Amino acid sequence: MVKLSRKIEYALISLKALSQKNSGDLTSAKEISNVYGAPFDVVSRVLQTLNQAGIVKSIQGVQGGYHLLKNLEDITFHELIEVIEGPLALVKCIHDNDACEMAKSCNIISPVAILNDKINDFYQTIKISDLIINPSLVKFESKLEETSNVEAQRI
Amino acid sequence: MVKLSRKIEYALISLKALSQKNSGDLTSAKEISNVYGAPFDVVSRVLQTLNQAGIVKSIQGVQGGYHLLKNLEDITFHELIEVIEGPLALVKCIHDNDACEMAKSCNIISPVAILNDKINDFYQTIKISDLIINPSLVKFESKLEETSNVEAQRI
DNA sequence: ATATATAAGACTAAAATTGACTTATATAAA
DNA sequence: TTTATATAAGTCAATTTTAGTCTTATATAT
Repeated sequence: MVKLSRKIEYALISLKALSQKNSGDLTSAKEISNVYGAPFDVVSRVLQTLNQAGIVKSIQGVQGGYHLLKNLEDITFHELIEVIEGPLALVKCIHDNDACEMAKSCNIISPVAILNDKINDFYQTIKISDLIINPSLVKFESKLEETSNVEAQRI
Repeated sequence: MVKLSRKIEYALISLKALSQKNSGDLTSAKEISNVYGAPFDVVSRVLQTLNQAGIVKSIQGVQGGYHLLKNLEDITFHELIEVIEGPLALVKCIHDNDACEMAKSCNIISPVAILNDKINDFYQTIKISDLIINPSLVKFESKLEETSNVEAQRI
């Protein structure tokens, strides 16, 4: 139901690694692969995707590598998910009406579509810096208190 | 990253179907399977799971079937997910430290664990009645406005 | 008795994810 | 200008997860 894919994990790990370098310094896919024990090809591909999305910048050739282009505070978790995995879809029929044979008898499409939107909204409130930079954990905690416990308190 | 499994879909469809019956009436797995074009075995298994969890009650034998035991307002989306799929785990290492070889070099465990908790909280604010009963869609919309748009408004 | 229903285990098929292999291109440095 | 090292990207294979099927057992109204 909700599980980080390896790609998202590697993206978070990579972004954190880049964020810990001095500005101007480059980090290669190989370095990340070695330090964190993650498969080179997959890390490399994720970084390429982040480059295409303008989140990091790649420098080719010897001594090349990647550096951050965007501020981690300005990237939402929602944006990262969409960049890596495409539009969030709780059920296939959200972006492709023909994707489900049950469509014409389905009794739950519209509430599920609304839930889909709201999960998107929720993920837009989470910044990558919340997921990566330890000193802001307290801030992250308290922000989420505000946003998600309205009903939970009744239980 | 976020996708309803077929089991969750069939659970929602079944719960909605049960909720539309007069109280006292039973609905068989076969009926749900036929009406919604869902595979009998899978629907049947999901209903068995819901029975074990005390969400529905099964009556065996000829003329048997299922009826709701709990009020849909009293079941959270979080509870349904846990009943059908077990504890929500963004990453395997949340419930099993040995599940990941990268664990000792991982630089993102603790923020991801916090996010995991907060997604749980968020899903606890969603009631199954929100996902099933159409007349309350408006209420569902406005409730979620309160809970998830605090940051989104800035964007 | 019999037909119809749930209960549950074991197995197979399909789909999605993950990772490996390969080739091409860019570029700093010897 | 050659070489080593880096990104870029396509294809394929292995693995894991999900979904669905088959089979047998048990309960019960008629």
